[in-house]
Amino acid sequence: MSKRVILGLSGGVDSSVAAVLLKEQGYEVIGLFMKNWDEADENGVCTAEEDARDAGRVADRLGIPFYTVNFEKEYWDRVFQYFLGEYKNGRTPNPDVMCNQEIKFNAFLEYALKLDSDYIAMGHYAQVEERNGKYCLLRGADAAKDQSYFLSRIGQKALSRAIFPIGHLKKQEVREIARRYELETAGKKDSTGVCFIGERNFNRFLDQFLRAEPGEMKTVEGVTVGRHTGLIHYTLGQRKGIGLGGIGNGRPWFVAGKDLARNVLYVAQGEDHPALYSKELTGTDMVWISEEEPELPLQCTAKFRYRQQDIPVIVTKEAGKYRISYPTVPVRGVTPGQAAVLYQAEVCLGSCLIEATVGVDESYVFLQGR
RNA sequence: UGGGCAUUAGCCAAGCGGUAAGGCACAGGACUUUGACUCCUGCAUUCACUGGUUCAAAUCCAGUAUGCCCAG
Repeated sequence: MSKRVILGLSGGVDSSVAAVLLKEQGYEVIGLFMKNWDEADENGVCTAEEDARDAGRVADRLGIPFYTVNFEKEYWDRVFQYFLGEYKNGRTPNPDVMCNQEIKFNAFLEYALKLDSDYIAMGHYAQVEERNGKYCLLRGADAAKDQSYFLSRIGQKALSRAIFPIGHLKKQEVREIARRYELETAGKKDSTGVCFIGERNFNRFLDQFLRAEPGEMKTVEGVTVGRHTGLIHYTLGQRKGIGLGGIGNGRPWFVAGKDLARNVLYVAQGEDHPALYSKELTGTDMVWISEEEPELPLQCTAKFRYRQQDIPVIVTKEAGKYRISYPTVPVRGVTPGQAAVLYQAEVCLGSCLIEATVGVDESYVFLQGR
């Protein structure tokens, strides 16, 4: 009796090829399309419908059963509310990290288990490996597409059931397989934007849910240089949308901080401005994928944003809060709300959520008054 | 109402008689399952205005307008 796998079929190439590979490996594969957001984009296009159709076609071609499941309520309650709450607090959340933690590797997993599934599978570029009785999450083999960052907050229960069929492949190889099997998704462009919500004009999207309060824009030196359209529209390290040109030394401006209480946006000029760099951060809500805290202090590497290059860090813990320091490699634009994901070589150890940072130049501490 | 200086794209700015640098901003695209960053491309048939000199003017001359400075 072959093992049953419920695969998240999104209608993209990656999960399509995952289906192919699972079948080749002899699993009983069931395709499940998740519908978690019910709304057309600003052009009136509902990408979800098209994706569902593509997913269904792939399932047909491969001769696997195909169903749709609706997690709109779960997504709204557990991901979207968090997402809005973070913005309200002046932070920049990462909804897709939460989506994996709460939906794909929780709600979806529970659903699959109820259907007597042995495993769940996803088309992520990441790998699972059992080592000494623990399930480890490894980076995807294609460094350019590695998605372990987004999976850094799932635990042993989910990992013990998870299969990432394409995790050992390069994107190019995935596309080749899709072409060989003549899947309609073979040439489909990679999807971007918030998972399930899609590509949007971000500020307009946020404005539908949150009130943007315009206010003063000041340099970190304290000079008022303009107005901002609402603190929720900016993230630390951001360059586009500040609108300052021709003043100062002529170099570009970047968002350096937010003062929520005074509704002030702080900006700094020049990509090397010290106010933009931090050397340490504190984090909360740590999730260790092994579900066992390693011995601290821990030397490892970390990413503070998706696709950021790994940097060497030291992790310590004081009074329940984690401190991640990187004195040798100052990082620009480390932003509260984002996940600080820890790695030891290819193994993803887990992540915490960035709470605050310590700047390279301590005289800019006021930037923490967000 | 004497003198001096300035006026180049949204902003800053090069140019000093040979047919409009550059930067910032902005727009579009690439990259990207957050949001950024980054990268690529585009962006003054025209130099405050009107005349004149010249084969040729943003560049020289005259006048006008506006702004700044020094004297009154």
